[in-house]
Amino acid sequence: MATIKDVAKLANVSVATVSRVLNGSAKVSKTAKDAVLQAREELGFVLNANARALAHQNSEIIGAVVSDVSDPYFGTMAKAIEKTAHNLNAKLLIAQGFHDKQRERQAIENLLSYKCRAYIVHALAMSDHEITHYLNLVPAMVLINRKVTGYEHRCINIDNKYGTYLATLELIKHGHHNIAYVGSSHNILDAKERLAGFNQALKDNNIKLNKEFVFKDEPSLEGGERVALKLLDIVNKITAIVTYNDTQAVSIISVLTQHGINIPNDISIVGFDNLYMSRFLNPPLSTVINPVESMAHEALMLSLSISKNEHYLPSNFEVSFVARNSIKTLN
Amino acid sequence: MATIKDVAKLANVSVATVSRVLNGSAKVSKTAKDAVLQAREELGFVLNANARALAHQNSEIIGAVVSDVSDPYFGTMAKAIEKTAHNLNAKLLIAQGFHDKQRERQAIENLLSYKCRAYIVHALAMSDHEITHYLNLVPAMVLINRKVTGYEHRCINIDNKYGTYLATLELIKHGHHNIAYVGSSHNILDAKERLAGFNQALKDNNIKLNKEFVFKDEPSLEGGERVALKLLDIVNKITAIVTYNDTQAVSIISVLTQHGINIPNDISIVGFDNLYMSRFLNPPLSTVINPVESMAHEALMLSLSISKNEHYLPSNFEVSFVARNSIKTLN
DNA sequence: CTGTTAGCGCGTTCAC
DNA sequence: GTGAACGCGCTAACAG
Repeated sequence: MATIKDVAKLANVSVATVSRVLNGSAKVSKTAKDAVLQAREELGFVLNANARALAHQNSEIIGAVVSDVSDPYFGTMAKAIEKTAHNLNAKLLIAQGFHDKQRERQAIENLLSYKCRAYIVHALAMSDHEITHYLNLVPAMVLINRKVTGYEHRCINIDNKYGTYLATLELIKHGHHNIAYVGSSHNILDAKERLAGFNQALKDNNIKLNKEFVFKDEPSLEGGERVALKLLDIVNKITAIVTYNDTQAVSIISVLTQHGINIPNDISIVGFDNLYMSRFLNPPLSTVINPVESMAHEALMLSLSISKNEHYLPSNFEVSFVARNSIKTLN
Repeated sequence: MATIKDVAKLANVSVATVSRVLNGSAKVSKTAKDAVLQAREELGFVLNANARALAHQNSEIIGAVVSDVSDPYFGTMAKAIEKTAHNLNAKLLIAQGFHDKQRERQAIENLLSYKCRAYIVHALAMSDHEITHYLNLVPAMVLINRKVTGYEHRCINIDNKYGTYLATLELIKHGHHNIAYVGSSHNILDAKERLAGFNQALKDNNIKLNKEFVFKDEPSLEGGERVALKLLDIVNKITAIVTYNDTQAVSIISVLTQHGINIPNDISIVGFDNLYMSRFLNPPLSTVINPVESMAHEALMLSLSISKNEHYLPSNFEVSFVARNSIKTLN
């Protein structure tokens, strides 16, 4: 690989001049400029970002840890982060935590080694204790979908409880009383909050919670599949299902349908997240809109502002409900 | 941020010793080692990857350009690349091309500035001329889903034609003769090959191609949605649809179903890619299995081997057909 | 086993 | 307007 020296030599100028024209950091004579540009072209030269970061003492990398990029939710998040990063001329370094303590730690350490300009971290498996350690170490680190006491201003969250509350309420409004809840088996805040929203909605409407109707499994297609198989046993006792997320809903719909149960005629269902494809499901899924993109954007802006010692106040993330076609009105 | 000097000072050793223990690159006395580890802990120190790369003259970054990480196909690809990278102790730097000439170029240049260890590039909008330029410049660059004459050994592809051939054949075997084809509007090799596979299957079975039955639009949910609306006009003349990819199939199924058309009873449909969720669609989608994961893996291995001047022969990527429930047998 | 030192590629003074 | 030289944080000889 060619270096700045090679360019300088070929252009018959000093490295300083090359640096100046390539960065536009100072006036350079047209002759010199043209020579440099010509040489650069000839060598296919690109400035070494590592060396630049070292000399310049600032990185253009945005580090993000997500659970799994192939998960539509995180894919969308990653895309949103990259979008904002791109506008800031920054690049996206991705690490995956796979909801595993070790992997999450490793992911964070990897990013740290790149001395990123900002850190957006979605890590739910780690202990509060450990994450606090990193939070203290790295001012530019912002958490997404997690709340750590004492660091609330560096945590970006939505109102999960309210989201599921809305979804459950919608079902109740449509006349449903025997509602099953499919939660996440991950022992994380989101899971508790969403379940709480479900319970609250029942309570506010004087519906007794039937513990037999509450399930939990991975918030994945497979998780939904497993739960659906269990759901089959109580399918005659319920008229609706509230799920932890759209992904679970997808496979639950699939399995139930395969077993001759019609959605929404036999069983209504609501999701959470409003994934990109949810409106194209069969039936189109009624769900809670999770503003991932704006969360990702705000998380990055927050992180950046912290580095600059600014006080950035992330906007509020409103969750809302979108009615589509997976709920039947009971008389 | 603490540097290696700070650690050295705190541990009362030289920077060389710190480097040695942190890299395990040479024997160090237990006393020194413990002191270093202790100091590192205290400072929360992490080696600067940029500086390491500079000194070491080799990066641990794998650069990948994909169209859009939020697209399930590319999400899966990214995950697969990261998996292999992780096993090699490397990190994944992602750039998105969004199927745009400019963005693709920019994506590649960005990655180049990081002097990555390997480059996996999915860029279909760029001209052959331009991509060749980069191919010449960067030996470690490998193309995915693209074939450039003279660089075949650096291109990782599947047999697209055969894939769609298989899918179409399956339909024909089930008695379908009036089959629509929904292609990609991108002017790329994949699109041509898949269409060719469709045509070939018809030809081999003495079915005349009805040009009225051939459509093209973006290989996205929206693209499928638009085409589906047009499909409505000829829905009485056809019994089956071959799509460019599963994503299109998803929205086509959705729109047709919303219009009272039953899949597969009224219209059969086959996809391409076998996305993670395709088996959970309603109905479960019969489709062509696209071995993205192994392609991604092999692409990375190939790139790495080229850098080492080795001759790596990527394994063959077999496409195959998976029958699920979106095809009806005609009598 | 350990410390000193010379680069790695680049940005940036500071003289000229 | 330009070049020489130092330093960014780290690794890898080279001495000791």
